[in-house]
Amino acid sequence: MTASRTAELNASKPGKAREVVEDHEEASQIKMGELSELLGYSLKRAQLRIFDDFIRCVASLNLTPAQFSVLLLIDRNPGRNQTEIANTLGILRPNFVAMLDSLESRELCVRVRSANDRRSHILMLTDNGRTILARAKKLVATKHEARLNEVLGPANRTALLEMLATLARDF
Amino acid sequence: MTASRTAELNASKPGKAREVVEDHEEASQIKMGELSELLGYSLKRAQLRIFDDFIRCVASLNLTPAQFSVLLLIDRNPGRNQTEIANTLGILRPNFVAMLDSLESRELCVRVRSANDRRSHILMLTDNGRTILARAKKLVATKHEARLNEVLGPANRTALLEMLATLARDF
DNA sequence: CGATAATCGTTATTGATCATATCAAATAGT
DNA sequence: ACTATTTGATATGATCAATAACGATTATCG
Repeated sequence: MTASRTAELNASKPGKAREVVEDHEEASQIKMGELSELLGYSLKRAQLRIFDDFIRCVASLNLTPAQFSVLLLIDRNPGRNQTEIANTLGILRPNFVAMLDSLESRELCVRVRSANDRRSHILMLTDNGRTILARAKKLVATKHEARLNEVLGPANRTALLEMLATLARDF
Repeated sequence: MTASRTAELNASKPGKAREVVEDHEEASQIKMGELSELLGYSLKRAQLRIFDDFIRCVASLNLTPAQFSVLLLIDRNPGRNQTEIANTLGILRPNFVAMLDSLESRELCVRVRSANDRRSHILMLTDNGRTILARAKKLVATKHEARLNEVLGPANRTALLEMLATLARDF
């Protein structure tokens, strides 16, 4: 972005154009070598971009991807407790506590002591939580995933999803 | 894994089988809902798996994916300084310092004051660094990427790489 | 039954990763 | 010469991930 902003400034000085060596990628012309072939590298870079875009798309609701996934899972699985939700998301129980504290303080969900097992906390969305989740889903669908379909095309997006699922399953 | 161990134990009690509801995934039969359709979610899960496998494959050399990519880039781009290498990897300069300290203390690379610009440090691999990098590349190729070809198939692996590059580029 | 083990949510703590502000030294721009 | 900027570095904070341990509760089983 520093590069593109510099380019704009130079473009506004018609006097001596092209003295800046066709800029674009500034520090680059650095060879990536076999890094371009490393799947893990591309995977991480892509993931960071996607997450950034996700956050941008639901910025008005102040939801991180992790928070969104928690709300989704609670909504789809009423009656589950903390460990069950945390486990299926790969979140460790200790780290899940602060996360729920945050969501609960925003009145998006509540912990209810189970009658069967008074150790566990049943999780459920509040009305407000359901509203926010619905809005988030809409934003994700119309902005985030729509953008993905633009860039990849629907067929590729599906194929990509399938391959990633394969990786997460068979690895 | 807790689930499968439990299953074995139950199988060894022929008396009253099937009282444990066909176990398998214990906490599960939890519905993922539209989470399975969220590209970012699958992307992150896959990335974590791939990184774990990478670390496992080069465990004998004690190299993280990030360290490997740094060594690769230094090797492929002799004469570059810290900011140049850090920038192309998306690493912030302050965070790159400790990383290089570590690699330098292991005698894998060296910082050399540039003659042209005495502010900057030219980075280069040591002989030892080149040896380790060569070994790492071999391990990655024969173990890590080979495994990927097994799971995905060569065609899919290439297609996946291309899509990820597209995402990182056009997003 | 009662003793022991296991589970649930929680706290505390540590390490790794990531980001920002700031600095001295060196260089560039004017 | 005077000011900007750049480079590597330090300090610091935020976020995330991982482990150990605890009180309360429930399960196991002798």
